[in-house]
Amino acid sequence: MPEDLPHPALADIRIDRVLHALADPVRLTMVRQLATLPEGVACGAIDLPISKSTRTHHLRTLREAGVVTVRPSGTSRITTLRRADLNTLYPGLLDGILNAPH
Amino acid sequence: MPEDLPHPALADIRIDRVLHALADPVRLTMVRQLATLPEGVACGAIDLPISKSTRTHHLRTLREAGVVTVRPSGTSRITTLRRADLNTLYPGLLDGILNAPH
DNA sequence: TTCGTAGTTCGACATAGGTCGTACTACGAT
DNA sequence: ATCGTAGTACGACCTATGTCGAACTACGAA
Repeated sequence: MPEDLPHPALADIRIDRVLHALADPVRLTMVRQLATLPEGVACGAIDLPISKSTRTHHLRTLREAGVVTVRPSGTSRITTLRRADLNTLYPGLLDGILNAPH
Repeated sequence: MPEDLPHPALADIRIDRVLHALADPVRLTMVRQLATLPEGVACGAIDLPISKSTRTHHLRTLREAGVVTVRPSGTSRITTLRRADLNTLYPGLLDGILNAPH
């Protein structure tokens, strides 16, 4: 869609925010799905029983925390996990979470 | 103090709860301090500008999530990080958080 | 250009939860 | 037995935030 949305730079990512972003069950589910889709997905393609506006809300939280990247693509926005960045900042954290029993 | 407080068993610890417990700045600070004190500390000895009842509240949240153990000792209660348990369930997670810049 | 689709934004609502003070309980020391 | 200390329990308060629907915007297709 229109302009690119703001993302925090690596150095501006704060653990408080990341943990807060991951602490919500809906967002955690989103992150798990994203982890299986290295190419990213459109918001609407994420499988969750929530409204469009709630999706936007959660994706914004993830993006502003530095957990995901969102890039425009046609009429969609493709969301991707910032795997490499998170692994750089907090080695072990992401895998620790993704490997957790759910 | 009186009876032992309830702690979740290893198998009952849920990542949702753990992340939620760690997502609060006050609790994250507590956890960081606990990480430097393998023998544990009394609640009151934790260095934070919050009231007694707020301490109790946060320690309860951490305990119920499975992040810490609380055991009576005289008139105090000694709180300890459940390092081993967390490392077993979510290898890498705790270290990823503790090593994060703060 | 007209329409449909994908997402965002806004405002409203409800609930969760962080904070505190006060009252209470349990234990140890005197 | 009495007192002080450590911590819990309760209730009140207030903010944060998850949720939605409706209106709006941007892009592509026909």
